[in-house]
Amino acid sequence: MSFDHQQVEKKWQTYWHKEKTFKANTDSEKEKVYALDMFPYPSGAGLHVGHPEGYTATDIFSRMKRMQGYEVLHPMGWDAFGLPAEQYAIDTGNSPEAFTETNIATFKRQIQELGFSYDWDREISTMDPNYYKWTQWIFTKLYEHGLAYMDEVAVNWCPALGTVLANEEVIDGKSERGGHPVVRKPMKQWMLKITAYADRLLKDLEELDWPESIKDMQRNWIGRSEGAEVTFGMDGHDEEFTVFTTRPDTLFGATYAVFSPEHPLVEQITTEAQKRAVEAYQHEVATKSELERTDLAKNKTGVFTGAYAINPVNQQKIPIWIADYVLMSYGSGAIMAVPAHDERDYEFAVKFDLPIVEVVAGGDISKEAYTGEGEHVNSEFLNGLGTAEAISGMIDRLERESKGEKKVTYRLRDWLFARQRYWGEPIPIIHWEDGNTTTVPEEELPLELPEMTEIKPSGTGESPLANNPDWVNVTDPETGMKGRRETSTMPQWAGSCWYFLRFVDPDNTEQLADPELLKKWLPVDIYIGGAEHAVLHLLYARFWHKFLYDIGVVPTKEPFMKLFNQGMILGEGNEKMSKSKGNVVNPDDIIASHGADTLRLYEMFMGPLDAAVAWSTNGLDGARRFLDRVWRLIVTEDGELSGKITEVENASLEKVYHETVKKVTEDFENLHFNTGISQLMVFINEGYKAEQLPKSYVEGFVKLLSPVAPHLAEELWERLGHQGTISYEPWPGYDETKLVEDEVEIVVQIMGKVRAKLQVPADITKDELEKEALEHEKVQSQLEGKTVRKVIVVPGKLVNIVAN
RNA sequence: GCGGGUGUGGCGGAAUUGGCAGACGCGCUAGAUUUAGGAUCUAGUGUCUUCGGACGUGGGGGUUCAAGUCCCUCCACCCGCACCA
Repeated sequence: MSFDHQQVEKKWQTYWHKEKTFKANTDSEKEKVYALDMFPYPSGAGLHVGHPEGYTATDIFSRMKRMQGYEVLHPMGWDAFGLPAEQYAIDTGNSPEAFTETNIATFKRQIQELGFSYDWDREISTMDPNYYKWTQWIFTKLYEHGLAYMDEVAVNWCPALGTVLANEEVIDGKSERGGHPVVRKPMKQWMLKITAYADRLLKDLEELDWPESIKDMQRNWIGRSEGAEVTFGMDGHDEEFTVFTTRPDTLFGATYAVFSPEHPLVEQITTEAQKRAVEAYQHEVATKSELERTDLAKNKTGVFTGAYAINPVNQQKIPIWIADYVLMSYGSGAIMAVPAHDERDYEFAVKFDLPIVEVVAGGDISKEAYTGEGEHVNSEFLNGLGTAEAISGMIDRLERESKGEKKVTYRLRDWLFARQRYWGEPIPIIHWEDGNTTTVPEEELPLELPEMTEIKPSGTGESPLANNPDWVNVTDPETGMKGRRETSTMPQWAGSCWYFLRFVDPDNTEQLADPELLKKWLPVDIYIGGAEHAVLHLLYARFWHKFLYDIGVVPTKEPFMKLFNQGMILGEGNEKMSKSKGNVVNPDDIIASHGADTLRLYEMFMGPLDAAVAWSTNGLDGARRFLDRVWRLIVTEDGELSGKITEVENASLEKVYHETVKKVTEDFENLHFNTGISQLMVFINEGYKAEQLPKSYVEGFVKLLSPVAPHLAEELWERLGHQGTISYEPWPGYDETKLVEDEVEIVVQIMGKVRAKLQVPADITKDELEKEALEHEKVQSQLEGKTVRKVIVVPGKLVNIVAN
């Protein structure tokens, strides 16, 4: 009787579902483990073979932890709001909600068919009003604490589509749909002040067990840089402006200043003669897309404003230019240009024939900018100093004269939180006719998304919600004042910023989650998902979490203690899977042909979890072959237990069994599933060679296999004479003393090359070992005519003889 | 350009503190079994070889009794950021 995966998998999935085998017990006295997957966006395409990779990893971890006696929280939910559903609604006139519901049903069926041990009683969906009530609640708290504000910022505006687009909808400066041009347009938008948390987001990375590469990406994204703010006066104006510089020591070399074209002072200071040129340049820059702006990176452009700034340290008049290489969004939107010691300024100065003054010796400024360290020259009181002393010397001077101060700037910008979209959480804000803005009172939350028969862009740049007067217009019942609801909705990131908190207490109607329960389950012990979320999702979620920590809602500073990014599964030709290439593998097909256990095993065996590995049908067959081999070793053709299985203890498999328990336990703990599985294979290979199989080893093996191939393991466990599930059977232990053998093999090297091997007692002394090695026949013949200079003995491993 | 990473058989990949390179799987070869098999079991499988051995972890150099592992240098590929003052 062979392993019938269709029947066995169905049987145990039904059992788990009926028995609620994986329900997490909140009142448990056991130590907790919280194993979390990045929940999916339920797209219309259904599950991809990439999804089960990370899910299997956390599932193996969760199943092992249950057997090791932990209380495990392992939930799953849906990141349900998203652009494709809205686009679908616009195209077909159907409801995005119904569309998403259907997709969720498909995802859920597919995920359940893979046999993951989720506690389905905790399933959540970000589009459920009972869920987004709390997303909105968090927003109102952010607003109350001054962390949500409105500001005029540049957005991707597509005139042809009459709507604002998210960055991911803009490809090469054109709209993803239709290929229409997209321009940057200033619009009033909701922003979240993530920059207020920049320092903490940076600093607290230290204590996280995350891949160093991800931490680095976050560090770069936050982009902290230390320097100084310097105040410049202006010739003929009372106005002052500030610049940020990391090199205040080079202030004597500042020969001009550059404003961003969007800088608010530009209009005021531009002289009559330069006015037309400046306005033309500003217009040109405004209509450029991000892509065009970066495309022109090689060729600097700019225009002189006609105005002059006063260098605060030597009272020199320097011209003020505008150029798009200075960004309004970083620092103060204005720079002091030191062409001798900054590559960008150098390039600009050469192009526009501006003076270049050396203030740090060591380079050749007639050829290129010198950004290295060196002795200061042409810098009055800084002359002769090195870079570090000159920086602090200049800052001291500026601070004494109130012309500047030490300053830290971040690359991180505030988070553009509004989308002019229908399919998202409504931002719970009312704009009143008297100009006031209030949040929707907490007792009126959730502010539900109205059902709309037709979802189409408003044409004004507002979301489709602006087309719904019943929803948009409100009147204060007490004062009769009229108001208008905010029509923007939240970005998809919002719901995923805190979903892991809701899993802890998914049905709570009074609060986001019970603080006692949060205290029990937080932080997340292991969080696995794709590296594409390395920065945004993880940074946003950390930001919200820290805010919630500050207002006393959550008990931990950080949400995710350990993070791991699974790699990508590529097509057989080593290319990304895509519909157009026709190399997409559908998990449904694999489950039907090979079974869920095979898919799980194969995906874990392909290679290290974080590597990008190509799909291989042969490899998949191999995974199935291994499970068949396991089955046949234990179950006979007639469906009986193999006669090789004996109650009697037997020393022949003892060592390999204990090795297997040790290696599998350690490897699974460290997410090294490929090597753990290879050890399971080694055990089975030995099992085939053995004449007798002690039943206790077989049972231990089935337990070790069960996190990877749970259906097969449950079935074998039952056939071994047990009742109920294997899921909470104690994880096997191993005995270190069984791992050491009485005799060990020693390698004898001559000049580092292996010439002979010896079998010796494990407790042999160094001297004896050396003696035996030198007496060995092969060694003797090799040493003929040579003098032994030195013998290195590594007990238990090798002897190396140096001779010439 | 900056930051991070990777490079090992025909292929995916293993290799504590430097200590037998190539575990395990795929593929391939042979034998057994079978009416037959693209099934199963067993064995073999880095390259070259005069069968002694020699060579071999992207290239070159170094440290060491000993290097895939440490150091220097070069090359290739991947990921992220990209005028961040």
